[in-house]
Order: sequence, then structure tokens, then C-alpha cells
Amino acid sequence: MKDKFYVTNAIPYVNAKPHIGFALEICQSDSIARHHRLMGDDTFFMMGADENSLKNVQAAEKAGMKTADFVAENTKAFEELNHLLNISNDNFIKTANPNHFKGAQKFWESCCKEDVYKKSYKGLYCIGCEEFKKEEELTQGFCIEHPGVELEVIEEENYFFKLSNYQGQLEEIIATDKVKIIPESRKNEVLSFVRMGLEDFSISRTKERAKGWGVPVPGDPDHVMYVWFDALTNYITGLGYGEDGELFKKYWVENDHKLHVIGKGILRFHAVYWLAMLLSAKVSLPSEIFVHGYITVDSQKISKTLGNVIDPADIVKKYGVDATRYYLLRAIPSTADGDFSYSRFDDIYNSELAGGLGNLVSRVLTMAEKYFNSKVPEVSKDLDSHPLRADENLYTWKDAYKDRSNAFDDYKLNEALNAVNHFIKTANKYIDDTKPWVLAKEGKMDELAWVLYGLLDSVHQLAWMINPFMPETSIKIAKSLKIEGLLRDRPDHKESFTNIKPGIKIEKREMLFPRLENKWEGIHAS
RNA sequence: CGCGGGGUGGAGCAGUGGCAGCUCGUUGGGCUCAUAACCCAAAGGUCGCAGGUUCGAGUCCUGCCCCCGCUACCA
Repeated sequence: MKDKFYVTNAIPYVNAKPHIGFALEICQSDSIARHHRLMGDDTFFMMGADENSLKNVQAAEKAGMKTADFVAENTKAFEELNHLLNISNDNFIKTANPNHFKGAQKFWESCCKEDVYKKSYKGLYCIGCEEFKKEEELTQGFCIEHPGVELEVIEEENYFFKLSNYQGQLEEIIATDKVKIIPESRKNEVLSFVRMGLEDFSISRTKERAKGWGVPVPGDPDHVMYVWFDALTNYITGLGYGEDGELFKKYWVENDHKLHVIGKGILRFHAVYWLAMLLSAKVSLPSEIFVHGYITVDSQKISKTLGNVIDPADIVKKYGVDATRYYLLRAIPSTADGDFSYSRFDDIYNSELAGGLGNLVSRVLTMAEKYFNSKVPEVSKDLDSHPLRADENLYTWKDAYKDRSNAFDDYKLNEALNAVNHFIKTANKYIDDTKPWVLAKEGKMDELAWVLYGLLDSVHQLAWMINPFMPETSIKIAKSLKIEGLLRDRPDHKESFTNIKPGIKIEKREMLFPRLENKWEGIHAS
């Protein structure tokens, strides 16, 4: 019986085009999803767009567009980014969709009756922002965005969710890893937050204030749901929760391996609100929440005023999809903040992709072509005894495979790629140590065959190892080496352990990562 | 005293008591199968500061300085 695995992204609100930080998140969850598929798990990878946010309404107004049109256009940009980054999601849920409405409403009604109650909410309201402001947010009594605009004291009835009912349960669930929060520092952060005491939170807005945009509260047409309330339910409405869909049953109810991949800024909504909501509605909990950090650009926060917003599409255009994925997964620590800079990208690209993986594949294939007429050489020794596979003094591909898998368990994707790189170094060094060109000159063909056989098998292994990270490159290598197992619709990693077969005709193709000659030279481009 | 994370060669990081390591970059050498790629070697650190424990501390204790995250309705 196959294991099941369900993985989700946070759904971004679509008031603007996607930026590099979101690209990081989808590349991470995509590699995780691909890894599980490769391991043979029955995997479902969900993502989507949050279209119901009031921010979307405001952004649409600013753009002079109808909210629905504006939202549809931006959502499309997110879908295009998926395509561009080769994201393998199985579904893409849009929360303006009627099915989602139905599901969110069903969820609302399923919540324990005692947990949802009406209460009057009083606060300072800024007409400019159309948002409630807190005292701390004000400077000299005014909203920063709209100085001079008097804040109004507005009182309105809202629905509230009785989060305070769940403090004890949540503390236990998180402390015991019933829902495991990764990394540990984030878990501690949530725990200390929960222990400070939980207050109920508002889960509706008046329809007027929401400008009629959002999911109507069941049985009360004057209110729409607070956007987080409906947005969080996307993780199940996308599986057909609203109409008791098969997918929901299969991947949520009857599956105990459910992972949410989120950014650090929205941890509380997932680890506290969402869990409490699920408890209230008596729907099972996710098993893990993986929290990634933020990307800075040239060590500065991404901000529109600084003008350092980077469009992932530009990066893909310049470096290609796999190099982009590689940078995000390898150069950004998976659980901490990391920096994006073109000069660093160039360095990593040239040293690790061009000089490392790309060059290794190139030299191995050329030697096979030159010395063995483009065939995997026949060897007389036991295939499993090759040093690159079995030598205790070398960092073999088996070692790399093991380290990579362990790193994956904690979603340390950058460490997983470190293991791969470590092995690439081993293989490159092995070539220099064994000097195949000398063996060829001296006519030691048996020895040469053995060396090259191991190298070809190593490249074959690398194709498997990099598959979740750089699927396109993996397939290129697979085509070169005729790795049938990888070229199937549903590759299974177990086939990777089968040695490459002697006699296979291989094909040398174009360079995987051509070296960048025009490196980014920074600002001094005078 | 709100809670937590961190300060290690030019950059990014590993290292919870025993001669301070890894990747990138820099410099020199080697090789020619390869994408001026690859391999080897070298330079470069008083491990934030000050005390303490110990035969011995980046690693433990005390005090201080600095950076960052969290401190509720914010995607």
C-alpha cells in the first residue's frame, strides 16, 4: 500500500504580480512534492490564489478596474509563473470560485455553534485605507498613509471565533508535535504565543465595509467572512470539501501526512487559527507546517519604494528555469532568510552548475563518445563494487543519496543539494585521479571501461538525485543516457538503484549550463 | 529584567570541552577528457567584548555590546 502525501502552498492574495519571495515558496513545495512522487507516494500538490481579500478590492479600485476582472488578471500571472517555473501542482484553487464559497460556508456552519458568536467591535477607522487602525499604528493621531484625514470611531457587529476555547488543546498539539512545526524555533515562537493566552478573533466584516466582495456568511447576508477565515479553508475546499469530494476524503480525511508550506509572516494563522478552526469543525488536522524565511535583495528588504522588486520571470529569462530553481533552493537556507543578488547568482551558476554538474556530465559523455563509440562500456567486474558506489573512503553516490534523503525529511533543501554537490566533487576528483586519457593512451581498455562505467552510472544517479530540484535538467540527462525509469510518467526511485546497463547507446547533447561570460558587474557599468 | 534566535578568515555557513573546518572568491602550480571548465597547494580568523570554571573553551558559567524574529485580527 502506497503512502499518501498532501502538500500545499499558502495562497497569495493577488493584489499585485508575483515576486521572487513567492517563487521561493512554490519552488520549495514543488521539490517536496516531486520528491514524494519519486519515492512512490501517492501525492497531491495543491496551490491557488486568494481572491477575496479586501486588499484586492482596493487595488482594483486604484487600477480603475472591476474587482473580478482585476483579480482574474492577476491570478493569471500567478498561474503563468507556475508554468514558467515548471511547478507540478495537481490543482489550482481560486477562492472567488463558487465551489470554494460553498466549501467555506459549509465549514462555517460546521464550526461548533458555541465558537461563533456576535459581538460589537469598536475601533478607529481610516477612511483612506478603509481599514481599522490600532493606536500603535498612528503617528500624532493620524494614519501614516493619510495624515490629515480624521479617523472615525466606528462600532459594528462582527462575528467572532472563540479561539480562547482552544488554548489548552493547541498547546498540547504543538508541544507534542501532533502538528509538527518546522523549524523548531518557529514551533517555540508559536508555543510562547499560545501560552500568553489567546483572545477571540473577528471572522466577519460588514458587507458594506467589504464592498460586497467576499464569501457571504451563511444565514446573514449583511456580513462576509473575514478573508483569512475563508482563505484558510482553501486547503480543503480545493479537494472538494464542499461537496464531500473523493479527493477530500482520500488526501485529507484518510491521510495522516499533510504538509503546509508557508512563509514566516503567516505562521500564526496556520498554527493557531487554522488548527482551532479545524478542531471546532471536527475536521482532522494537518500533520506538519514547514515555515520558510524571506528573501532580501542585495541584503535589503524587498519593497516597492526601494525599487528592488524582482520579477521571477526576468531571472528565468536570464538564467533558465532550472538555474533559477537551483539558486532559490540551494542559495537560500530553507528555514531562514536568504539573500538574492545577481552577482551571487552568477558565482553560484558558474561554479556549481556550469563548472560542477554541467562540466562533469560533459566530460563523461565526451569520453564515452571518444573511447567507447558512445556506448556504456562492457565490464567484467561486479557492477555493485564500483568505487563511486561502494568505496568507503569516498563520498559515494550512495552516501549522497542517504544524506539527501535525511535532509529532505526536515525540508532542508539546501543541505540536500549540498550532498549532491559533494558527490559531484567526488566524481570530478575521481576522473583526475584515474586519468582516463592516460589509460586510453596506454591501451588499458579494461581499466578504462571500469572507470567510465562508474562515471556513467554516477551521472545516471545524479539525474535521479536532482530530479525534484531541476526536473528539466534531469530529463535532459535521462534522454542522453536513455534512463527509461526516469522518462516514464510516474518514475519510481527504486529504479535508480538499478545500475546503468552496458551496451546502451548514449547521446551527447547540448551543454546543460553554458558558462556565463557576461557576468553581472554591479553598478559600475559606466 | 516580556519571549526567542544569532554575532566564526573577503562573502555564505558548519562546528555544544581536546591541535579552528566547509563552499565560493583570491593567489600559485598541475592536467588536457571537459563549458578558460577540472585537480592540487597557499594566503587569509586574537571564533562580538570583558571576566570566570577547567590540564584544556568557539564550545560551559557571569556581565556587557550589537543584529534579527515574535509580542493578535497584518497574505
